[in-house]
Amino acid sequence: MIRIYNTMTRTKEEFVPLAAPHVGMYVCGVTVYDQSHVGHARSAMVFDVIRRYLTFKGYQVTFVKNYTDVDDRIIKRASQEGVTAREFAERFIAAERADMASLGVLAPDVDPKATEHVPQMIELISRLVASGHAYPIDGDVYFEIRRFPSYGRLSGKNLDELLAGARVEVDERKRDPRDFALWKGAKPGEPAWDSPWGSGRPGWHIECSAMAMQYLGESFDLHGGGEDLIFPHHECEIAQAEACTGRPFARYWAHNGMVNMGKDKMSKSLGNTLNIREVVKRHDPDALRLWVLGTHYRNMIEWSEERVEESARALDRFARLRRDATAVRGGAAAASLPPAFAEFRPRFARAMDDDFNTPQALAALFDFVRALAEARDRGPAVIAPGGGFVAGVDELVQLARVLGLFGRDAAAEGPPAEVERLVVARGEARARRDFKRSDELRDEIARLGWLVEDTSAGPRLTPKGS
RNA sequence: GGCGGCGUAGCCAAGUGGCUAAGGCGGAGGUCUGCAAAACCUCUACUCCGCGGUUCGAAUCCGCGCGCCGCCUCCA
Repeated sequence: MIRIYNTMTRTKEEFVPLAAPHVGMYVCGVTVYDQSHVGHARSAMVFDVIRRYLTFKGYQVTFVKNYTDVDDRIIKRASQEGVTAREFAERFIAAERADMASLGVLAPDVDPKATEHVPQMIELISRLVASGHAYPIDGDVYFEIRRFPSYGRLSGKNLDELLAGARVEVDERKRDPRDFALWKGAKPGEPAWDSPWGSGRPGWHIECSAMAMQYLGESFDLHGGGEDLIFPHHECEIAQAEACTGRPFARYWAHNGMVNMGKDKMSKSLGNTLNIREVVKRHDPDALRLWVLGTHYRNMIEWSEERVEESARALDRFARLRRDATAVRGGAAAASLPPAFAEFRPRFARAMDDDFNTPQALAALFDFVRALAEARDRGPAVIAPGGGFVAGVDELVQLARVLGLFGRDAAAEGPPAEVERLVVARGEARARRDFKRSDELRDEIARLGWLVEDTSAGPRLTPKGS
């Protein structure tokens, strides 16, 4: 049984899908007007892991993550560059896809764009106007929050306090300052679509209600996003959708914590972002992922180059095991998992079942690593092809993959012939105890990117940086 | 001002009423090695921001205080 912390109720609840084994999952993607940063990376990895774990548990997950590709900033920046909003947005959609792939984040089943769902949004808005939840003024359409009594429930806000929030510019035409735009009348030169209220474009929140319902139905299981989206974005999504259908929208709401730069949240508006593209140049994506998963997804995490490097070191212990397993794998039929290694899968699952407690799941994996290394050092019987060691490593890797680790196949390609030649030469030097020559050769091999280590079974070659 | 969250070893971070307070990184010692590297073994919080309280029993619940963060505006 999986328990998920539901932002709506502020408690951990048993996860019961509407129509098991199917699970409909929607996560708010990015507004594509800039490069994706580490904060986006965290959110993406967190929900990637949730999706993978649900799949691991046997659910058939339909995972939808949108692109919001029409928005004030997109329009503004596109016009500054003299390109169309569409061209501008497409560029960053492509960049985002590349970033996600580089992080080992699985592609969504559907990744709809707002601009391709305007008719659905217009349909929604029309129904809201018809039912009296929304009202048009001068080509704009606003949602009237007083007509939706539970507005504020998700974010725990009460409407009176919201009114005091004078940081919002008051638009005199609105019936209530807290009402939000569903549709914005077109200004000259802006992308626009025809609608019953004249030419215009959708407001910020409506696209997610429309696309979620389009692909997952009026009610679906899990809705995710960064905790900074709880208000107003998700609050508004709920209002629009539920006012329209009269049915509950998402059943569970999951929100990831922010990434901070020093004490401040990393955000585009503060200008303290670190782009994924930059980070991936310096760090192994798996190290980044291990760093992210080392903290529970709902807690804040502070960016730290050093901590990512630490994660990379921890990863070496997995990598060594995998290479050792590859080395002894042989053609023998895989042995079944020895009882000594059987405890880790249940431990892993127990941790993940409890609101996706990845730090605890990782602790189980590291204990597994220790148990495997110990067995390996204990002797040939375990390591022999068909012995339990290989089966254990396979099990470990399987579990790690549920966290999205080791997605790339690291079945190391052999070293180049030149390196092989040097290793042989070094072995000869060592045999005649010419250690000076031997060390020179090791340095030479290192310059070619390989690490030689002497073991009882002979020299072991490892590509550097893997 | 309102709402929400956090404060656990040198650093990071689980645990949220009761066996010896996970795990990672770092550090110390040991085994192995020509030297290394890697790996393995042992050790590294009598204590969980402070002060009160509830309880047979609290890091875990309650109150107050201190420090920090997020949301209330675009934001993952």
